[in-house]
Amino acid sequence: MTDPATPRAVARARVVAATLETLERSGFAGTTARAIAATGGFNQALIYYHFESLEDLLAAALQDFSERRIARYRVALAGIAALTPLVETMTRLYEEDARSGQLGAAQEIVAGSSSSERLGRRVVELMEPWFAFAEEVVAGLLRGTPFDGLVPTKELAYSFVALYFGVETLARLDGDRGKARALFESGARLAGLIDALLGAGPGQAGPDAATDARE
Amino acid sequence: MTDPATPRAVARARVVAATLETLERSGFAGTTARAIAATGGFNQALIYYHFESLEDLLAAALQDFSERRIARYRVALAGIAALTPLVETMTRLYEEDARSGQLGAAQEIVAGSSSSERLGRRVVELMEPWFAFAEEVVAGLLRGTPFDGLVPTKELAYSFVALYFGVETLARLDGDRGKARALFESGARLAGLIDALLGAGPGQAGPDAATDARE
Amino acid sequence: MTDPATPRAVARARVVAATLETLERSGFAGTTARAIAATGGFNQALIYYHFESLEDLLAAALQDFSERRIARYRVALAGIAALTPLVETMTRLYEEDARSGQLGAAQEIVAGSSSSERLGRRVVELMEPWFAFAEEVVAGLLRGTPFDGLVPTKELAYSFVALYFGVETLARLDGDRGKARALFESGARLAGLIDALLGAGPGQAGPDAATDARE
Amino acid sequence: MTDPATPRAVARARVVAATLETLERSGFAGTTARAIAATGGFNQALIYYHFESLEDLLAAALQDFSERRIARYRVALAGIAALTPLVETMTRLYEEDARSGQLGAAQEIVAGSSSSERLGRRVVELMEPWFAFAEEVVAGLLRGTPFDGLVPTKELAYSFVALYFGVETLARLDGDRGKARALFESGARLAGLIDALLGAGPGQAGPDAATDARE
DNA sequence: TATGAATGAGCCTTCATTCAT
DNA sequence: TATGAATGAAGGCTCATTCAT
Repeated sequence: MTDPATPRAVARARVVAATLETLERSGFAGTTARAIAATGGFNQALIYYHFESLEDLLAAALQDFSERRIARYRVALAGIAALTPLVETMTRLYEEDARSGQLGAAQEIVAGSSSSERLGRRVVELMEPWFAFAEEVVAGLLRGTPFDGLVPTKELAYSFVALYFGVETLARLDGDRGKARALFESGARLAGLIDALLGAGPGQAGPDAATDARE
Repeated sequence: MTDPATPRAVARARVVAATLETLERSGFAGTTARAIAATGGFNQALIYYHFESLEDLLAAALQDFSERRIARYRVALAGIAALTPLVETMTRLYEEDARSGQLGAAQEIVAGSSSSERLGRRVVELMEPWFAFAEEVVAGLLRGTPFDGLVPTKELAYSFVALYFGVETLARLDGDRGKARALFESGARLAGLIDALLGAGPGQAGPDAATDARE
Repeated sequence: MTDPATPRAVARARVVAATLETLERSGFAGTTARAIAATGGFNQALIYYHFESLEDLLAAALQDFSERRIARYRVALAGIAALTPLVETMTRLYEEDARSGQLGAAQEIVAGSSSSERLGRRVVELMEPWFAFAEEVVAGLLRGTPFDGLVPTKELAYSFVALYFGVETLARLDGDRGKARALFESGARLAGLIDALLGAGPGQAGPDAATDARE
Repeated sequence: MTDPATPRAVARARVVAATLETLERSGFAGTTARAIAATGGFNQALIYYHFESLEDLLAAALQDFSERRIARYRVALAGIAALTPLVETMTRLYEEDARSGQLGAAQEIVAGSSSSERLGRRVVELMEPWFAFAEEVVAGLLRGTPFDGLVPTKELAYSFVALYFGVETLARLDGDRGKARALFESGARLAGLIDALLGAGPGQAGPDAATDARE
């Protein structure tokens, strides 16, 4: 959020990147100061030059991921008004996240954060924006349909986030995204069905022309 | 699995129980040999007398939980043919699990299992029966409805398990089951709606007279 | 204080001995867990098996030294009623302490204890008995002399302890006990003078037949 | 020693002052490069710009204190020929030193100097002038009294320095100068007694009009 | 069946110090 | 003159595990 060009910010970013990579490769428990330093090719002590503690760094890494991705999600899903393009776009976003390995990293932090009360609280805070965002999306989708008012927006949003997290956890566990992908495909079919049922010509198919630069 | 009355089995069970309790209270990272021994009031070395390693014990604990609970779920959900009673019963089962703290323990193992490939694989195996069971339930529910064949049973089942896991993780994280409960309530309302839509008089309300003893 | 024959006590004593030796050889700052373990030929972790923390061990070591030596001092000085034998005996005791190196160890702990508030407080407590003992000795010496009541017992006792400590510190610093010994010799001369002045035939020369076993 | 007005000297002095302050506040072990820099509001690296090493800086700090104070002591005690005014003046000097916190700082260096042979040697050198000065004072006091020649000047001087150091250590340890002050008071009473005994009208009360600026 | 004692490996963190600017 | 960035070494402590009893 501060000027990302300052040498300090660059160095911090290097540490954060090494952290995310290590999380993805070695899991929460394997993300030790030594491991991060080895991944990033710098000295352990550098971590403590830029961050107060490992916990602090993990929180910063999650925040970094979260802010970057939520911005991307927001742009990609902007203006989508029907299920079909929503699922399509979500599929693409998921693939991006999965391939980059950073969703896995984030999942590890969330799953491991129960190891420390402080980190746990921080993670809860960092997930808040995702719930809010999911709620916006769900609300936008329901607006104008017969379901509006019938379906509990908040809970639906909560479910989607929980599901997204759960799916990623299971996918990482058996080291195979096949089931997750099958889920998205089924979602797409179901979306088609429902969109057809609603007779709703899908709102403009959604932009997403602008792909996020590097990453 | 072996005769549970043998002194050896009793002792093992004591260790497993201490493990689950420690997991719930202190999380995966806090479940060290020392901590388990302290919880159970026995010596650390006892763990290694009964189990090959900590990992082994954790797997055994998950298996213990899993077998006990899946049996209970199977009985409780037997013969349920409509959404409404299904959600009702699931709500009750979830409350049981949540209150006993053992769902939390199981969640910790699953979430933490990425720390070791071996444990991870074991956990994947132990989750298999849950996927299968969820599939049975979903299939039973769809049978005879217009959706039969339309809805992808396997993926739906997978989703439910993932969701269940995700919800528990988030609930543990912010130390509050409020949102999880709201979810079940919304589920109940939605179930009513769908059941009504299907004109299906709810299949027999489901038994569940036989409650499992203690726990 | 507990039965010193129990294996636990024996092991603890081994750690304490290694600590005193390390203190004497390497000073407070050099008395790290690793260094103690190296001195004693055991594993670092053993320290933490027997003591809560390094600080704890240091306090225990000082206590060990203190209790042992104060008992010895008490026996050796019992019944001494004149300055000359007092100084003589103190000279012998000092030599014992100095040669064993344990006075140096104790001095290091006291001098270093300001590094931690907790340890500092503990050290203050452990020095209390020495002040009390010194007071007894001084009071015993003054009893019946014209100085009784004139000389402030407490302050004199405090001075002697402070002086003893100060002398040891300086002696260790320049790695030479010459000046300390000269001091004791001068003290002996002075004592002779004063005893003569007081016309007091020296109280029985003081026992000290009973030497404490090993050490 | 060099012209104290040169910018370089000013900067050095700043570092030295921060060091003394840190020593007093945080003790020897707490006087790290980081801590000194924080106290002084400058960068850690600055220390190494002005001094070869931390040890060097500590030695310089002790030397700074020592030179400043010994000059002050010399002036204040000049011409004092009786015990009473000596003790009075010493009391005042002690209070100055204690209040400024710098005696505490010096004590910390001396006590901690055993951590390094090099520093230890340097400290021994820096204490030499104090022994010499104490000897002068003692000699001056004995001159012309019946004790002259009887009392071992050197050892008495050594004792006083050791006592001064020991008292300060103990005072810092229990965070209370009460006992130290009581000691000075008792010293004053004793001095009165002895001076009376010697029938010596106290040599001119001693000057000490010129107080050293702030400090 | 169970335990007290012990250990090798590793963790997080801090320290004194350097170096390019 | 001064500093921000970085590092090798080391420190206290904990962990999973073993072994003799």
